[in-house]
Amino acid sequence: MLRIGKLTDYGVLLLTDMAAAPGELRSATELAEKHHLGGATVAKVLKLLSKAQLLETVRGSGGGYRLCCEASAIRMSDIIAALEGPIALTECSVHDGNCSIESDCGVRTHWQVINNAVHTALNNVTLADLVKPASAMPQEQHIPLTAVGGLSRA
Amino acid sequence: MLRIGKLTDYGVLLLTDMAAAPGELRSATELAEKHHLGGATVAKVLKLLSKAQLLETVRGSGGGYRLCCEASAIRMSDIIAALEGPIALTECSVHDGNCSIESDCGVRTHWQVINNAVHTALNNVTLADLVKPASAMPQEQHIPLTAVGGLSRA
DNA sequence: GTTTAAGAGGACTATTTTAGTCCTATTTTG
DNA sequence: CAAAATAGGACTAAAATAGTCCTCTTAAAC
Repeated sequence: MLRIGKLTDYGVLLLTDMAAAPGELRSATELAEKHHLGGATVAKVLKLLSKAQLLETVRGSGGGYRLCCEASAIRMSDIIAALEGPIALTECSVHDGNCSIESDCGVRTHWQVINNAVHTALNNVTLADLVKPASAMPQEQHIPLTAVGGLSRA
Repeated sequence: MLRIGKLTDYGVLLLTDMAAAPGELRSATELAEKHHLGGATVAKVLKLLSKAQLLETVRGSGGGYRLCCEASAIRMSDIIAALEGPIALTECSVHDGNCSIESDCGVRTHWQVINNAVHTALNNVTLADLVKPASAMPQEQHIPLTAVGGLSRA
C-alpha cells in the first residue's frame, strides 16, 4: 500500500501541533499525554526529528523541543527522511550493485525517475501547508491527467 | 523509507519486459526463467496483475499472459495499486473511524492532500515511459524547489 | 552540591508485514 | 484423457517495524 510507518504519522502529528505555537518548548511527556501516545514512543520520534535537525532541543530540567525554523521551511520530504531514512521506493535506488538481478534488470534508471516524481511531490508540501485549512492546499495540476480520481484501479 | 514491496518491483520488471513485445503471450514459467526469479513468486505477481486487469490471460495449455492494453495506458499508480492495494500513506486515509487518536488528530485531511500529491506523481508515469530511454522522461519541474537533490536530510 | 526533570543514545523484544512456497481446482489443447 | 497452463487459497518463514527499557549526560531548582 505504499505506506509510511506509524512513527512518521506520529511525527507529523507532533510537528503540526508544535507549529501551532512556534517557539514554545514542549517536553516529550507533555506531548505524549496530550495526544494519548506512549511516552517512550513519542520520545523516540522526537529524538529522531531532533537528530535530523528539524527540531531544536533544550536539555536539562525545564527543557524540551521546538521547531528548528519556520513551518514553511519544513518539507514533508524532510520529515519522512528523518523518520524512515532516505526516500527511495526500491533498494537498488539507494545503493548500487547489491541486487541479484541487476545485470539483467534494466529498470533501475527508471525507478530513479519514479523516485524523483514522488520526492518532488513531497518537497512541495510543507508543514505550513498542513496547518492551513485543507482547502488552501497546492493542487498539483501541472500535467493534464488521463484520470486523477481516488485509488485508481481501472 | 517509503518503500514499495519486492513483488511490485518484480511486477514492474515483468510488465516492462512484456511491453517490449506487445501482444505476445508469456507463461509464468517462461518469465521466471528469463529473469531468474522463483516460479511460484512470478506466478503470484502475474495473478495479481491479471486480477487488476492490467494483464489479459489465456488459460489452458499454450496459454499465458499479455498486456491488457497499450503500455502508455498503464500507469505506475495502477501497478502499485494492483500489487500493494490502494495507494495511501496512512491507514486513516483508507478507512474512517478506525483510529484511536482520530478525534484529536486533525491531520487526516492533510494526509489526503499528501496522498494526492504522490498519487498524481505516480499517475504521470506510464509503462511506456519506462520502456523509453531514461533521458526522455518527464522531468517534473512545475514548481521551483528550494532543493531538489537526492535523498534530502539537510 | 544534591536532587530532579529533562534529552541522547543504544539494545532488546514483540508484533506485524511481506515474501515465498505449496496444494487443489479449473481450463483448454492435442 | 494427458499435459500445460492459469485461479485461488492456505500456510510458513523471514524481515521490518513498533514499542519498551536501561544507562548516561545536561541543566535548573532548591
